[in-house]
Amino acid sequence: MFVEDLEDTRAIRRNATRARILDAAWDLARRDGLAAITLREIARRVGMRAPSLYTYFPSKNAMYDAMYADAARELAETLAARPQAGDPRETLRSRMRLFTAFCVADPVRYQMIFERPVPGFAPAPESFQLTAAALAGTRADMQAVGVAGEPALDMFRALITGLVSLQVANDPGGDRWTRLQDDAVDMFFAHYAGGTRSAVQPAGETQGAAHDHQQPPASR
Amino acid sequence: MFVEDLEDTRAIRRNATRARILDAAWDLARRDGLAAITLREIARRVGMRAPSLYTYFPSKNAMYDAMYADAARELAETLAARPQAGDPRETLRSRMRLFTAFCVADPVRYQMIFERPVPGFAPAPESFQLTAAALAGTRADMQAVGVAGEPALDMFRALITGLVSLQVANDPGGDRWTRLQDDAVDMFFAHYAGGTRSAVQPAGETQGAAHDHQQPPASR
DNA sequence: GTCTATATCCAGATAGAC
DNA sequence: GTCTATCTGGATATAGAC
Repeated sequence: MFVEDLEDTRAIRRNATRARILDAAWDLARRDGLAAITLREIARRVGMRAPSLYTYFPSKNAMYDAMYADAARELAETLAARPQAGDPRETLRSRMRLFTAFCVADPVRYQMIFERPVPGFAPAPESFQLTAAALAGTRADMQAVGVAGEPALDMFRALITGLVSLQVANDPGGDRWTRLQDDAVDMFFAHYAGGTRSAVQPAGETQGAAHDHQQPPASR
Repeated sequence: MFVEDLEDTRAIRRNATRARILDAAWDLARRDGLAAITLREIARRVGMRAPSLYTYFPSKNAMYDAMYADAARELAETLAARPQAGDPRETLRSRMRLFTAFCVADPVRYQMIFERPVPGFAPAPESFQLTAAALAGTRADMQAVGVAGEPALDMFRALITGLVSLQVANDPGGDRWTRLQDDAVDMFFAHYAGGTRSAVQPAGETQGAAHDHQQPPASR
């Protein structure tokens, strides 16, 4: 028992230190970009020397993996908090708002999940699963609204991606694009759900996930 | 006269070598990513040693600048070739098709113009002007269609950006998103031009370029 | 667990011979 | 203009003392 307690304590301390290291890495990444962080600077910020980091992470890529997992977990938690509105359309809207807010709140975190900001680094498949789950949620919301078909989902993703992407790139900290999101959904509904709240088949294609060949790295 | 001829010849040869170096740099960037190219490898590909490159470019960043100028010039030329269709809507459509085709044809070139793929590098303002001109063309087309207001233009940009961005990231070489572009324009017109071809004021805002604070680096 | 010292490697850039 | 040789600095990672 005592031995186990000691081991638990040790594990807790160890995880706390890991978290401190990751926090420092995120800070540095927000300042210099994800690809530019160095072990020396991270170590300096937590009061260590670079080699000591290898006690907590076997490699720099392992640290990137942990950062990716951080980001993916936060995304999943954010979208899980979505309020289940009575109206399916409002549910979809609230999911979208949570998503855009999540993205613009931390552009570097956004890059980590949806771009490939570190040459030579690709997230582990396990971490990647978390991100795919978010897309599944959107698909479910979409079906609840009565919009079916992969093309419609792809179009919706493109709309949101474009808004976020331009927002982050051209007006960081502002809302020039994010404030268009409600209008974007109206536009989308008008085209893909016939404007009313009835369930209407979309323009182009059959239902179901025909060929969602989303790529493990760099997807959205 | 003879002296001038000699100088011309020399300048021509020099520019030809510069072009060879840039070609090698692009090839390498397409293989390894823009941030990962090295002077040594570029030199090797043109049959030189790394220091010799400094005869043609004063620094690595100067080479990136030349690459950016390449890409921006190609974009400008591509959009200049736009056929002036009789119908303004078709004109806008053809501009959009040229643009998306340009982007997916060379994702690395696309990154160079619209993202910030090299930490610490920002294009010179002169080169950046070329890119801004493309946006001005879209704005003109849009007014010709009868859609006014910056929000409408921002929405249109978001649509195109999203389609291209997802296409490049998730289905490179395919057309899963680019094939949605005509449908995207239909959806856009229906919402912002009243569905008909009449000139209608948009939903949100007043006309004119109120605050197009596009940032020199990393804009679209 | 953390340190110093170091191995190994590679980068961009410069000096100066030819 | 091109080369060799080198400078300067940075990186990730390992060995071994404490």
